[in-house]
Amino acid sequence: MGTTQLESVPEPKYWHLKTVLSEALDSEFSVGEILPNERDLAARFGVARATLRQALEQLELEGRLQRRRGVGTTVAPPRVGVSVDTARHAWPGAPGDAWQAVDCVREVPPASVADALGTGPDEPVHTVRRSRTYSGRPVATELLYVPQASVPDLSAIDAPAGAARARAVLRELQRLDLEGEDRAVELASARAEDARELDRLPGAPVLLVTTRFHAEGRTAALSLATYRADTCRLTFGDTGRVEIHHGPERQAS
Amino acid sequence: MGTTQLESVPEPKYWHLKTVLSEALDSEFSVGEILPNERDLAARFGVARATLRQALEQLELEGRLQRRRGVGTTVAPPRVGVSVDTARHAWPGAPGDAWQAVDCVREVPPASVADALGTGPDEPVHTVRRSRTYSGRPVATELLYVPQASVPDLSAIDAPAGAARARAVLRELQRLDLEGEDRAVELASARAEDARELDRLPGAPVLLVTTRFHAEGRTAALSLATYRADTCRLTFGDTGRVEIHHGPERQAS
DNA sequence: AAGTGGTCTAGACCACCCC
DNA sequence: GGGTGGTCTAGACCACTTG
Repeated sequence: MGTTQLESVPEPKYWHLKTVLSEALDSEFSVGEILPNERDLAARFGVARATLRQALEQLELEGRLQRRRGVGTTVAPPRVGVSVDTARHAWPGAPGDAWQAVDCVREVPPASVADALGTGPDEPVHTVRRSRTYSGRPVATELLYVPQASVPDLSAIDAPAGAARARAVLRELQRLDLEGEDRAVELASARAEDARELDRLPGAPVLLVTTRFHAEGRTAALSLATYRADTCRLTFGDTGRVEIHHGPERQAS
Repeated sequence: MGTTQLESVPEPKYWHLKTVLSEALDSEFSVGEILPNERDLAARFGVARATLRQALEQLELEGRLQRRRGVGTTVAPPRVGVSVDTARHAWPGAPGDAWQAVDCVREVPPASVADALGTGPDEPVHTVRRSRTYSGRPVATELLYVPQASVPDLSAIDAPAGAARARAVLRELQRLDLEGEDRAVELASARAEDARELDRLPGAPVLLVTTRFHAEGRTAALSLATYRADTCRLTFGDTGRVEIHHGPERQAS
């Protein structure tokens, strides 16, 4: 078999298509520009619409495109760098944090949250909903679970489960002595509720940031923050202002 | 319009399917167990195979399933918590770090990397490839870019671009005074090369961790680490050993 | 009403793994 | 060779936005 292997590893059409489109986006389109619709694009490239969509989905996942039903497909702006540890060693709600309190209810958290908090399986905790925006657009939603034990002085007869109560819970939290926090980041898909808030469809890819706040030797609060994976780059440490991405693969020298 | 709205918001089949499967995984399957094949499952639920696949894809994205061509679909173990800032304020390659050097070449980095490093657009830099495994399975690959200026004493006539040279570069790096580092995490899709290394298909979802190491008032090294998004949970701070995930949505009390 | 992306179908063939 | 998941097709209909 001394023949030169041509097309011995035929890459999938959608993969090649994605590459072609990606290069076209770099050279021939500018941010915000709308692409031809999917049926036209598929015809132009001589593939089925489903195949084209596979390529578009990848590009959307990578934050290159933005698609909206009933509207069209546009070229997305570069990802937003959102700082995840603004005000290191500070409670949620401390002055200068990027979140906005939405509301607060008392409810029984999921079992895994109760485990982390060390509360009983049927014990309700303060559940604060907050949201985070960037130039007017929502980029993240958060559920902050605060056991009653962490805010003992909060009067039970407070505002009826609204933003005012959320702020009251956050205010009370500041009185605790924050000893430390640890975080985890993982890929998830948006729950129906979060998707609505983030202006995405259910199941959209999101980055789930879990933060445990430690005080008085236990987990005093637990935050589950859901960031839009297509538009956000989570930054830790400082600035994170530089754009870096993998380029085309190159030969070694 | 006083009628009660029934089915006014019909959820997509694949979404419902995903929920059903997810509950079945919790109650009727154990880790490592293999599921019926896609054709059987689709028939059992009375949907087309493509629809079933949409549900399976989501569950795989969430780390609940593992699918391998030619083999089958199995129930995935819980995600692995991988510490991203082991040995805080330490150079890559410092004792105890989790990475294993693979090789090292000198090549011109992508333009965005050159920008971050402040090197010329055609200036080759040391490009160290490393990999990270967890119980024998690859979980991440890394490209570490080190400008010649950061390792001035490295003799140019070193080992011919192999693991030995990689270790030599890392060793030289330790002599610099590390002033700080900053990180960013974002969703990306695996390049062909990384996908092979991670035992995934090209385009698989990955978490891209970009770390800039500062020394002598500039960026002395730049790391692009690619983690399997399906199997990894990135932890920052300390342990991160607790399992936390969103449960089913509940009513407020 | 017209046009967009989102969902779904019923088929076909391919690449890969294992027996 | 037989079974698996991965790719691809050519259609259809639906949900949503906009003029």
